[in-house]
Amino acid sequence: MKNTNLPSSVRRRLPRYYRFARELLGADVLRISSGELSSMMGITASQIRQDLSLVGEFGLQGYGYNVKDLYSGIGEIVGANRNYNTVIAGLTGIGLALAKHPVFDLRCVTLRALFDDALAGTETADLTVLPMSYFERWCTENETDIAVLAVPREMAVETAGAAVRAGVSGIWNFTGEDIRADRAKNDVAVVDINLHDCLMGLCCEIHNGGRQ
Amino acid sequence: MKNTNLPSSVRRRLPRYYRFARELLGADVLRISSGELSSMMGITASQIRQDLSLVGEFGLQGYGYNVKDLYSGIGEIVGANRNYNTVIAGLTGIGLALAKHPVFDLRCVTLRALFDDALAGTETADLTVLPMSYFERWCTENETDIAVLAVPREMAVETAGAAVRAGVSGIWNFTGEDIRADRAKNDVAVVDINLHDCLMGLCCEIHNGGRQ
DNA sequence: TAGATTGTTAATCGATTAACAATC
DNA sequence: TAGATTGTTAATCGATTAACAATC
Repeated sequence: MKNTNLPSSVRRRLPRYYRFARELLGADVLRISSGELSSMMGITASQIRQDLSLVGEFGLQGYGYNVKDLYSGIGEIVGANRNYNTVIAGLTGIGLALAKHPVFDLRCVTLRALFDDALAGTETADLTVLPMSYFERWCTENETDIAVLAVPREMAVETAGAAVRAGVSGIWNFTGEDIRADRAKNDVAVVDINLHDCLMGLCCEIHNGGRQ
Repeated sequence: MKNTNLPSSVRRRLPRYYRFARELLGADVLRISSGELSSMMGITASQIRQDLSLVGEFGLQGYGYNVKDLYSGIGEIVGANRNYNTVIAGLTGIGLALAKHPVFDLRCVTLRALFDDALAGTETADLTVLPMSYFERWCTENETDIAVLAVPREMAVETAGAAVRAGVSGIWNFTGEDIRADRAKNDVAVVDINLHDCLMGLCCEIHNGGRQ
C-alpha cells in the first residue's frame, strides 16, 4: 500500500478496478498493460496509469501489471480482506431480492441477520427472519458493520437512527429517503441508492439525446 | 428552458433537484431560497444558484425561487413531461422487486411488459409475463423507450443486444455485467447499476475511515 | 427605501489527459 | 541491445466556491 490519502475520484473507481482484476485472475491472465485494460474498461490508459501509481506499485516498466499483485494490492486498499457483518432491514421488495442476490457472495461481506415484521419467523437465505423490534438490540450485541435499509420510506429515518445508535460503520440505503452522512454521524459511511433519481437520470439522458 | 448544453456535472444533479422541488410542492411551499435549499440538500447555496441559473430563470432577486416554476422548469429539461414506455427483462430477484417498486409510479415512466421464462403466463404488476423469446419482437413492435435488464449475468450481453436492435433509447442495467454506452450504440443511453461495485465502495469507505 | 437574495464573475481547487524520460 | 510500457510531470480542462453588483 502506497498512499492512503487517495483523491476521492480515484477511490471511487477502485471497486471497478478490483472487479476487473478479479475477472482477469479468474481467466488466468498473468499480466495486463494499461493499454489493454483501457480498452476493456472504456477509460484512458493514462488515467489507469495515474490511478494505479497512486494506489501502489504493481507495475513493471516494459511489462505491464502483474494481475495477481494488482488484485491483492487493490483488495487491501479497498478493504476486501476484512469481514463486514451485514444485516438487512425490510424484506418487502428490494430487501428480499438483495438477500438472495449474488452481491452477498462477496467473500468479505457476510449476511448475519434479516429483519421484517411480516416475514418474521420464516426462513430466507439460510437465516430466520427477526421482527423489526429486535433490530437495534441485535445490531448492538452482534457487532454489525453494515446495515442495509430496505424498509418503507416512512420508516427510513427511524431505522437509520437505530442503526447509528447500534454503532454500525456503514449504511446502504435503498429506502428512497436521503440519509446522507451529514445526517447520520461523522464516522458512519452512507451510500444512498435512490432508484427514483437514477431512473429519472436515464430519462434525462434519453431526453437530451443519449450520450453527449 | 435556457441552456440545453448543460455541463454534465449539473445535469447529473437535476433528478435530485427535481425530487426536492416535487416534495416542496407537495408540502405547499411556495418559495424557497438557495440558503434554505442548501441546508435541506446538503450542498452549498453557491452551487445551487450556479446550477439553477444555468438551467433556467426561476429565481427572483430578493425573494428566492418560486417552487412551482422550479418544478416545471426542471421537469422540462429532465424530460419528465414525455412518456417512456418501459419493459423489464428477467424477474428472478431484482427484476421482480423493481416491477412492484414505487419507482414505477413515476408519472413519466410506464411499465408496459415483463419478460421471464420461469414466470411466463403469470400475472405481476397488472401485466401478464411473457417468455424471453418474445422480447426483441415485442420491443420492436411496441416502441419501447427503456429496457430494464435484470436477467442473469450470462444473458446480459445477448439481451442488451436484442434491446439495441429493437431500437430502445435507454437501458437500465442491473445484470452485473458492464453494458456501457460505448458497447451499445451511440444513441442509446445506458445506466449500469453494479450492486457489487457499490457495496464494495461502501466497504472501502468504511475501511478508510468513513467520510473524509 | 432597506433588506434580502439572485445571477454572474473571478478565483480556487481538483481531475483528466498528454507527453516523455526512466527502466525493465 | 531494442522494444515496450510504466511512473511522473506539466498542461489542460472542468467543477466548485467565494464575492459582490444587480435588482426585486
